[in-house]
Amino acid sequence: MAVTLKDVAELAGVSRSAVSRSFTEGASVSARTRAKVEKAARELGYSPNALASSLTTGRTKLIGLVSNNFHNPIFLEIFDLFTRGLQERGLRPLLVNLSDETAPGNSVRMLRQYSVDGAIVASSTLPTDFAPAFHEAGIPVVNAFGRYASDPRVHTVGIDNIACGRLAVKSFAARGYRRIAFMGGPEAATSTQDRHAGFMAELAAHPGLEASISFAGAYSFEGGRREMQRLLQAPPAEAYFCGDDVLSIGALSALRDHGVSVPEEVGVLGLNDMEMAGWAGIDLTTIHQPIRQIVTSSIELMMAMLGEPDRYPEARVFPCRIIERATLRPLPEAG
Amino acid sequence: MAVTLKDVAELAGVSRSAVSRSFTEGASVSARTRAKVEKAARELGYSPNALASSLTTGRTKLIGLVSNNFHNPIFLEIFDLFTRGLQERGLRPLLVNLSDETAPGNSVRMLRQYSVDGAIVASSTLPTDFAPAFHEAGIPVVNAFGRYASDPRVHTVGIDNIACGRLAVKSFAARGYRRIAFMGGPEAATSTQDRHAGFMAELAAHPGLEASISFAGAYSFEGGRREMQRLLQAPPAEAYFCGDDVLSIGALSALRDHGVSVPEEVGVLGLNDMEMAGWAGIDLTTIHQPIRQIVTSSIELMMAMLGEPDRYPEARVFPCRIIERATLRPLPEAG
DNA sequence: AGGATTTATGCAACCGGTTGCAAAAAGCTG
DNA sequence: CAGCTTTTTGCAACCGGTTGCATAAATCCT
Repeated sequence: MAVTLKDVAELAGVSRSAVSRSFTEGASVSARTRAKVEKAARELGYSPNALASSLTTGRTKLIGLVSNNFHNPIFLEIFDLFTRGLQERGLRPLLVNLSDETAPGNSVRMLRQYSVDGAIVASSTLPTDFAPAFHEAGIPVVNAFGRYASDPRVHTVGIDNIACGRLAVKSFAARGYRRIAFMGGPEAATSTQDRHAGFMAELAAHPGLEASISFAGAYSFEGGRREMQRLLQAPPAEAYFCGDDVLSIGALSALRDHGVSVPEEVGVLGLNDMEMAGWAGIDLTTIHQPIRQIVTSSIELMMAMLGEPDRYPEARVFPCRIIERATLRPLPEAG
Repeated sequence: MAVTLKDVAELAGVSRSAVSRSFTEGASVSARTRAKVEKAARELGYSPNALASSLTTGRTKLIGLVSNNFHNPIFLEIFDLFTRGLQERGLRPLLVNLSDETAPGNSVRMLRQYSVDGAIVASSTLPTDFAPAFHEAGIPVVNAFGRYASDPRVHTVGIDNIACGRLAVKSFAARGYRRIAFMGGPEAATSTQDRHAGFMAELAAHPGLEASISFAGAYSFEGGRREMQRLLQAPPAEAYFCGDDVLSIGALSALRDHGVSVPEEVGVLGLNDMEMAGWAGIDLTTIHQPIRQIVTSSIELMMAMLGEPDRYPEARVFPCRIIERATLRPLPEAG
């Protein structure tokens, strides 16, 4: 059925090696034979089998793209950026959904069986057995959107969640909020833990502030809404730093239902700056996570590791800034 | 670096064939040798190279998952379902982002080079050269969320967009709306064309109705919002059937800004029933597209084609129903 | 126990490519 | 044109598996 190297070689009247060489960049072939080969290949509609060649070259150009986050719309933007970025560089994303995988080890085994050149794990928390398993298999890993120094064996690209927590407190203070609150995602998420830690650390530097802490059950609209509804049974804080934009949007919905005016009575600060945060009617003030840069950097890092597998692990962390919109009081005029 | 069949064979003291057979279901191996092999494999941490075996078996278990829709959040739900469904059946999704691919033919060539067993194109419109290219390459294709009979060579699983157009008109009529409107997505999208056709066809059966037609620039929040803003420069219709939920949400946002009450003054009907449509504060009345069933069915169809490549093409179409929420007047009480 | 059958095993060829090596062809120099 | 260097080319082995076939071992039967 499929047309192979041999067919092309026969039609072109050359050896199989000649055909192979005609298709490899920088190989030693005369212009004449290459022309003959190309003509024959075109006639037969030949294109080389990447898998077969991977057998000898040891490169598949397959990259495992692993994630457990198929519910937060920002991940669609992330997948978009990843797939395009990888494609542009001639790499192919093999998508792995970790959501309900009982043992993450299975995913690693699968990626090994398919001889991926590397794996990008797009998740704030790296499953515990990943790092050793990939390391043992000799597969380079980049943990995109991961936690700095979560494991000394993996490269990490992401934001500084601790700094984000601090930034939230600073912004609240600068805008004159006194009774502030942290409303995290699930307590088990390391991103939430770090933001919490940063929040508390900065709080210590602002004696005038008073803070309360809570955690939503999930990084989701419903999670944020429920949690805020619960909080509204008592007098609420003046400003909430929510774990994530969708969480914030859920919280906003509960506030509106409750007749609380935003940002006059209660302020809300999100994190991510997903597309939806900027929609008219939502206008969420939020901490921008530079996903485009994180993705690009993750891919570049992966490319570097392909050339240099034993590269010393590094963490790349990107600063975040606040995007001013309508859910936080404006800063008082300077001067 | 990697441990191979040969290493296991040597350690177990058997031939390479024996090892290979131990790893293939239903092959002829004695319990004793299999035990020896398994022990050796475990000791060495061996797992067979799927790519090498594909060379002889002709099966890679790789499925191209092709889409150009990385902006509509419903596609994240769709990718979630696809990746899980494929994984459960031992298939691996090779993700292809068609968004900015200049020539879709490149994607086909790439999928051929990686010897995918099949391709699932998740898109309402199948790029024109896909069908012939895949067909020539002998790669089975399922066009999920596609148009019925778009090409006699490909299998299609989706909804009946014409019926959806009709359903919209019927619902409007039943709720007593008279001046109704169709607000499609981009005019080039076949899904929009079909819904439009259905809308017009049903309209003919309701002489009392008056309709206006327009098209948004994109299937997006901004697209819907802009288009509705434009429409609001003149007195609007009483009810709009929007091409899609995000479009509807954009339209709703424009209506609210304009002080128009929904559903009292103007009704809005979406299509898809994405998760967000049910969020408190949005409560979009919409036509539910059974994405779970479409995905499952697409995968089942793909599995069937893997066993029977020359299977006669079929189209599977799923009925849609309206999900009653808060953006359309309720139905008048029956009798 | 001996022969007929069934089951297990290894050999060797093959899947579709790549690549080191040696021989052949081409290019250069004087 | 001989002699030397450089470029092309084909052979054959290899990548990591699978599989048809022939033989060896085990099992069955009377």
